[in-house]
Amino acid sequence: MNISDVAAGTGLPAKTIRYYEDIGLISPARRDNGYRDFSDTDMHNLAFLGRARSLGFSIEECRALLALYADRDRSSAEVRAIAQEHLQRIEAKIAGLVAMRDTLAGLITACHGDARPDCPILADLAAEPVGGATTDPD
Amino acid sequence: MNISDVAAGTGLPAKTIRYYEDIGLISPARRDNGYRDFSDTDMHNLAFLGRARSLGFSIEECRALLALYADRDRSSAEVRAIAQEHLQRIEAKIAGLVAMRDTLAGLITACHGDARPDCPILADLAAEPVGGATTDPD
DNA sequence: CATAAGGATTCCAGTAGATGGAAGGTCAAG
DNA sequence: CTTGACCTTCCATCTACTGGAATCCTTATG
Repeated sequence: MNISDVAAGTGLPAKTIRYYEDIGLISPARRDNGYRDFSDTDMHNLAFLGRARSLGFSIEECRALLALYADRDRSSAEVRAIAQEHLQRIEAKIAGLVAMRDTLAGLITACHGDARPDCPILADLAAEPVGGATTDPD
Repeated sequence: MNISDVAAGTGLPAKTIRYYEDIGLISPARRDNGYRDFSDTDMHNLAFLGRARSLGFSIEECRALLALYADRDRSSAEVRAIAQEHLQRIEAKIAGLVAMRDTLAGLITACHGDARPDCPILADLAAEPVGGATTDPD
C-alpha cells in the first residue's frame, strides 16, 4: 500500500505517518522506487497509534503500548499501569481546567461588558496582594 | 530592581521574564552595566501576566489584555469578549478530556491488571473497524 | 515520445511557551 | 586579587506535528 491509502484507511495525515516512521514508531518496507510499502500490520499499528493518541497517550506511551501489544508474554498489569498513570494526569488536567473555568466564569459574570472601562476581569488580574491581610496579619 | 527580585516577587522564573521581554510583553529599562532595571510597573505587569497565564490565557491574549489594561478608554466589553472566547476553549478542552477520562476509566476497570497478557485496553486500541458491517455491507 | 498531472520523496523551518546550559561580564566581600 | 553570586546573551531542546520547497516517480494522453 502507498502512504495515501494508509492515510485514508487510518485517518492519519501522510505527514504524520512519515513523522511516526522518523521517530521509529513504525518501519514500513520500501519499494525499489523509494516509495514506502505499507503492510496490513503497518496499517493496523498506525490505527492503533491513532486511537492511543486520541486517548491522549503521549508518543512515548504509545511506543510502550505498541511494544506491549506486540509482546504476547506481556502482563496486563504493565498496560494497566501506563493507562492508570495517564488517567491521573488527565484527572489533574481536568481539575486544573475546571478551576480555571470557575474563576473565569465568575469574572465574566461580574463584568457588565459594555462601553465603560470599568472591568472586574482586569481588576482581578491586576490585583495586588491584598491590602487587608498584609497590613494586619495578627 | 534586578531580575531576581522580580522573580521572587512575581513567582515567575527569571528565564520566563527574559523571555517575556524577548517577545515584547515588557520592556524594562537597562542600567549602564547592561542589567535590566525593573520598575514597580514592570513588576506589576509581570504579576498581571503571571495571573493571566495561570488562567490559561495565551501569550497573545495576555498581550491584548495588558494593552487593554493600560488603555484607560477601553470598553469592558472588549475584555469580556476575550475572556468569553477563552472560556469556551476551556470548556471544549474539558469536554474532550472528560470524554478521554471516561473511556480510559472504563478500560482500566475492565482490565484485571495481573500477570496474564489478556488486556481489554490493548484490545480496544487494536480494535479493527467491526467485522459485522464489513463482511456483508449489501 | 513528450508532457503534464498527481503522488511520492527528502529536508528545512516554524508553531507555543518556555527551559537548560554554556560562555562570559559584573559586583560585593574578604 | 580572588571567590562566588548574580547578570548577560545565545543556542539548543522539548511535544507532536504541520507547511512548504525542490525533486523524483508513475500514469494517462496527444
